[in-house]
Amino acid sequence: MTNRQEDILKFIKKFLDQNGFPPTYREIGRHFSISSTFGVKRHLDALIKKGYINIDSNSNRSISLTDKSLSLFNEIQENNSVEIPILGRVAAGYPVFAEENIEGTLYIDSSLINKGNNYFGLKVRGDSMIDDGIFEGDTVIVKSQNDAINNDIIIAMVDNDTTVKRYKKSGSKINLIPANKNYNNIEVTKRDNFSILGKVVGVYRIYN
Amino acid sequence: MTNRQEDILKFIKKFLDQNGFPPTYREIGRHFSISSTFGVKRHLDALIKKGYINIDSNSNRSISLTDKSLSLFNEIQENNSVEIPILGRVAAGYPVFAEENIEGTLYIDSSLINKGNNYFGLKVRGDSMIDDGIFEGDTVIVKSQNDAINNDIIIAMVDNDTTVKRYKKSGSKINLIPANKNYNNIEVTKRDNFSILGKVVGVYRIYN
DNA sequence: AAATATAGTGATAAAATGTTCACTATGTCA
DNA sequence: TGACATAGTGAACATTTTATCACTATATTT
Repeated sequence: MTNRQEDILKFIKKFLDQNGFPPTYREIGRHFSISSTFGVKRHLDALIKKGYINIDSNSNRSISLTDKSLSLFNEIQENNSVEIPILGRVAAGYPVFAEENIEGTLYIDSSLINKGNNYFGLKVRGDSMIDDGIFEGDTVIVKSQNDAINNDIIIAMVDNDTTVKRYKKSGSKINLIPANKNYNNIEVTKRDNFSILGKVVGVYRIYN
Repeated sequence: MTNRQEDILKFIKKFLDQNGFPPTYREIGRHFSISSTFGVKRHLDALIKKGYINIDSNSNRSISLTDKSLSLFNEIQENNSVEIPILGRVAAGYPVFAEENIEGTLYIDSSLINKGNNYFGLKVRGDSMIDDGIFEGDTVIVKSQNDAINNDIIIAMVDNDTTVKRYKKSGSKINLIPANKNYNNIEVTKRDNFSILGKVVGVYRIYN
């Protein structure tokens, strides 16, 4: 994305926040002193091509921001807190942030997040991580990512169910290690129904 | 607001959620089988008059929802996060919220707090509560209060130092009970240098 | 030096959208 | 019953908006 394109994307975001509907080509052009709608159009075409916006063709005033573009802005609020979705049951093969998965929202301190990444909250089921101080009912704050390094606490999707474990890879063997002596390691080397949803970056517990 | 008007308002809301931009008169009409845009227009005029929507005149596709209308859908999110101070070393005999004690601030979800009470965060030192999942370095979120009931996790001030423990009173004996077998109960019955600063209502942990 | 991507003008065409008209119909309220 | 608000049709029209053209200009890359 070029600087110009980024500026235009930011303007669209701001316009949307302020008005509740997207700007027209002319409104964009006016703001940037681009007299021809064609000049604007080409920027928008570039933004579409790069996946930052969608435009409903044979319609007008129909620019919408994609997830990619929203994560770019990450919705940081002036007050240093950030809204993240709390996910419920996540099904395999489904986009994690699909609306059906979202059970609520949580405001967390923005010190917890790095701009440009997606975060979500997940309620912990089971007691397999109690020795690491992650209890049933706690909400873990997860940075969305598909890989991990040794010793990360991750959210893994195994057999169409999510689980919190510590990640350990040696050679081609991947182990998911619980923090509770009553549980066994899960070895996932030969399974293909395994994926990483994210890395736990925080824990949030509310008493009664 | 008539039923018809309410239906139309709901449709606009849904359309906005799904598309990121508002519908045109014709799109509304199509959905409700109103063939004339004038029929639609009069509903919208009524909704404007009653304060549920705004329409930017000499523009198009510019319906936006007002606060009144958003609150109807229960989507008002004024500020669902609250700023609380993080306290450092708290000295006995000093007001807890004295500026000297404040080390920083933390934004937490407002679901955690009851209006009308004071809350603060406190960084945990030591591992006396690990069996309850409160680890060194965690930040406990504390509701400021001077009393407690059995089994509450409290912040107690003993001998001019703060400590996190579980509260247990039987008869006139007050015990501060750690959640770690390597530590002993603290009995405070006959001490006068003991006070309760608050009750732990939440825990917040950030990994590295 | 030539090719390519980005950025823009000015004009015109085409499509989408909003505005207004006269007219009909139905239920509610006083 | 008469007044009034709500709800709708169908058409004509004006405005807003997007689409596309040929053409210019400036960097960057090959």
